[in-house]
Amino acid sequence: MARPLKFDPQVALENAMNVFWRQGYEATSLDDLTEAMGINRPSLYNTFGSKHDLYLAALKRYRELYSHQMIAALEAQSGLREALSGAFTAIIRSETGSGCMMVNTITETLPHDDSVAAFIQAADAETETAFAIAIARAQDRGEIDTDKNPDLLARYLNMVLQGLRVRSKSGCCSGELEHLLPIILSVLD
Amino acid sequence: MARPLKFDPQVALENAMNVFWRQGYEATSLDDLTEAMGINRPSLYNTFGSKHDLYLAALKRYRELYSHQMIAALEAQSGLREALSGAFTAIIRSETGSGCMMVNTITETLPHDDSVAAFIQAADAETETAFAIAIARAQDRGEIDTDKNPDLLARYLNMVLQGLRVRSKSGCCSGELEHLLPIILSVLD
DNA sequence: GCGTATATGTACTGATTGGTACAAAAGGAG
DNA sequence: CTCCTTTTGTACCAATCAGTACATATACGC
Repeated sequence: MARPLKFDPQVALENAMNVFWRQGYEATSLDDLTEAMGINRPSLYNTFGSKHDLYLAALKRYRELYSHQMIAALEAQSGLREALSGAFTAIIRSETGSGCMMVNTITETLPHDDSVAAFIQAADAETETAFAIAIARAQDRGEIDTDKNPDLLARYLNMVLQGLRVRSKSGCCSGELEHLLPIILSVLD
Repeated sequence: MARPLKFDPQVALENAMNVFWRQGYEATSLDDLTEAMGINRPSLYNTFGSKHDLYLAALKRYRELYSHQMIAALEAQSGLREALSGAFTAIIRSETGSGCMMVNTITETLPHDDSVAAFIQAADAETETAFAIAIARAQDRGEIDTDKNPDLLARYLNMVLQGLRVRSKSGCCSGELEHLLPIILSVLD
């Protein structure tokens, strides 16, 4: 019963996500959002609640679309080094110029927004756990020395990932960053 | 001739810097700035030009105060590993919670502000050159294998530094990051 | 002490911000 | 066809934004 939505909320959300990704939270106005989403203001508030709620939803969608790709890549049954090298290369190439929305959020919004901070920290923990599990399994397969601490290496890889993301936004061309991969991964030897 | 300034521009600039550092560019209003600087609006515009000019000046002051510390630490005549370890530890501890203003700027302002982008890229190049020189000298002293490429290692260290800065803002306590230093620096072996 | 050049304080500008009231439109259920 | 629920479009709200006009206060050169 009642009138149905004229637009696809998923599509609208992803359009909003792209604007937030490019411009950040504060620099994005409701006019920017409604124009990109192709809907008007009351529809936005009806479906998404508020600018803040919409941002949080966009951030979650971003993680679904992009971060989970890398976690999936880590679940390959062999060749951790190759999996890491491939996943990192993909991230470097895809984020050159635009950067990473999660990193943008950490610097802009996390310090004064508890719900955003909680989401980011949960996501970081999830990524780090995925790294640690992949490393432990690589140790079982004999790819990596068993005297290395998987949790510590996982924290290292996650930190490096953030560093690559920042550098990919601040001018380093993707080739320059890809040349770093052998050095980055040499800590696994 | 004429009436002198009632305030110290250097002090006022550093107060503005701290607000921008904490809140970012867009989230900082002129009321925030004038209150923190202890001056009123026309004085701000008289001395600093505009909000944008003030931000750029604050960013340059930030680099003078903080980034140059690390470059100076690299000029020690011996013990590159110790110098790096000390400098990285100091950065981790001092930035836990607040983060790094340069990294904040990269994610928020750099993509749509040419003057900011130019400054950041020049600063990054300067830092990387300082790393490369320090590494080359350590090679001369026999501390590091001469078959390693100083420019590549310098780029790696700069990237790691950005990663540490992001992680220090997104929840990792300083102890957890300090434990990464042996791994990070093992690429020099 | 007087004139002059600059800084300060108050009070304002038009534009834009996030958010909403209200009436018209739309479509499914009976 | 009619009712009823929900969406849509327009037009608005108070609050805040960056920036400034103008009159007053202040100190130096003479």
